[in-house]
Amino acid sequence: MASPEAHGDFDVDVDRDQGRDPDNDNDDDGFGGPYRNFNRDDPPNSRLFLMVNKATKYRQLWDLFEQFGEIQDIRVLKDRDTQESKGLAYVKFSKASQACRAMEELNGKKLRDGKPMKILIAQSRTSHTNRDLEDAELTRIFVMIPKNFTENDLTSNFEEFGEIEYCNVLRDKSTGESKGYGYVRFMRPSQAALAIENSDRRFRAILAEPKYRLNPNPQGDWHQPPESMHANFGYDPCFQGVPPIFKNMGPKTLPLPHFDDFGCHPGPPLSNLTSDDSLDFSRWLSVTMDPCITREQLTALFGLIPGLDFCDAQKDVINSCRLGYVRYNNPASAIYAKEKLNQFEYPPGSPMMIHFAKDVEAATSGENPLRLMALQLVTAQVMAEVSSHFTDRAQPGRGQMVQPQMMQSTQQTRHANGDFETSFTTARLPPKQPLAPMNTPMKERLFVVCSSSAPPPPEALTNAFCRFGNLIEIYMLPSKSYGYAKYADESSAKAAIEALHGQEVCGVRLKVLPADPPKEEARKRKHTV
DNA sequence: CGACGGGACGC
DNA sequence: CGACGGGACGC
Repeated sequence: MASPEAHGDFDVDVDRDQGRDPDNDNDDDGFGGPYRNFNRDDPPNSRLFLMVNKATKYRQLWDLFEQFGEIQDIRVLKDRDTQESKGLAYVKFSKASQACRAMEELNGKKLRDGKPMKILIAQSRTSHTNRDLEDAELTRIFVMIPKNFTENDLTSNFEEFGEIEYCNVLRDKSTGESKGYGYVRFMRPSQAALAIENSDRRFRAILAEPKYRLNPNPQGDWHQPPESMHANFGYDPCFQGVPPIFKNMGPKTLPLPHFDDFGCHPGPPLSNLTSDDSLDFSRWLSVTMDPCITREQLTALFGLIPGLDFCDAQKDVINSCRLGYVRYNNPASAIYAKEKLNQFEYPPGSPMMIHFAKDVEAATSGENPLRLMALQLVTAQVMAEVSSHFTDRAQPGRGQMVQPQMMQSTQQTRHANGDFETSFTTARLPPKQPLAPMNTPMKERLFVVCSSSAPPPPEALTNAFCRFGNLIEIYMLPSKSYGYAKYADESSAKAAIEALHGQEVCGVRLKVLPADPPKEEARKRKHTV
């Protein structure tokens, strides 16, 4: 954006209006003229306030601060009449983590031979307070978490952003049940900022307000969030080690043989099927699946079928999916696993694709005797166990759980060759595309209405709406049958309407229309002071 | 040590 | 028909 050159030889009081064509307002701040000030601290805490010596020049600050990130603006304040520097400056970064790190590294450092400079997070114009932020207010984040998340889960999810001082899970005092919230205290503000910027967006990480500033609501009680808020975590397979659906299913861990170990793993011999060494390779399956599925989950799932003796999951960097390898101690179990679990949607909308590791599918399909033996061998009781895990959970207190929909909602089409193709939607969709970063400016918003009052699971909606690119977010309003999809690109949004309007996702018919402008924002802008 | 030209919707 | 999301800590 800005650069030292853009401001020529100015080394003082930089005004971005200078030299601008007033008819060509290409500012991306969405505010014209005097309203620009309100965007100065976006994102929050991305602007520094400096006390420097009066000799410090614009260019000097630029050269010093640019190593910490993308500088958007630097202003050195000067006396209106005398044009003398006031020894005060603002440095605006594009990210709070950059500003914080610059502050951490440079606060107290001397410029040339002058006094040490003092660096603070700039107070935003709209903050209505003149108090400076302390580090304690910049190092603790508040996050939403699944109900069964522990402090250790918090640690393992947030330690990548920096050194953690402690983690807290809020629990009910009498029952000990998690409230679905947690705190993470980092050692440094930049680490908390990195967590807010880069952690899984389902954590909804924000800076925690200091405890002493929190106020009770008018009833004098602490505000409790509605239960529906946790719905996403109930569904969410990507979130942690073992989601509810996989709990208590199959073995949790398996020995990891060497990768070149293609020999038989010693397992319980299957009496009525003698392993044929020439068919040994048919014990191996490859699984292409959603990257959120872990080895542990894959093990639990494929462990439902007896004879699992190897399971691993690796990142497929090229296709940005996850590749699983599964081996059974007999070909029958492998065939059965493929038969029963292929196209299983986990998360909903992401069918896993199972293939034999070698190209032997032709040999094991159709009336192949081995296949028939396998189907007899693996009993109906095992199958009943599989399906019970997918239907049991529809009941108490967890009525929103996804399993029943997952099994019923898929559309099956039989191809000429006899294969089934399973899809969670009637729409014809291009391949999955990555979501746009959360802070991407929204260009188009869609209004999404569901035919039934129970909308499809969020993963399925995201899966469908992401395929046109530039999807920022899609959400349904709690206990409503409508929601909004935000796109960072108009043509992506247009393509989503074309492909998805009138189609079904998980058995729910959708209307997809351009959304009216948000009512609240219009009001806000009107009354902004 | 120390805070950002001033201004502020529009029926 | 179907219009605008959710957040807090016993001291």
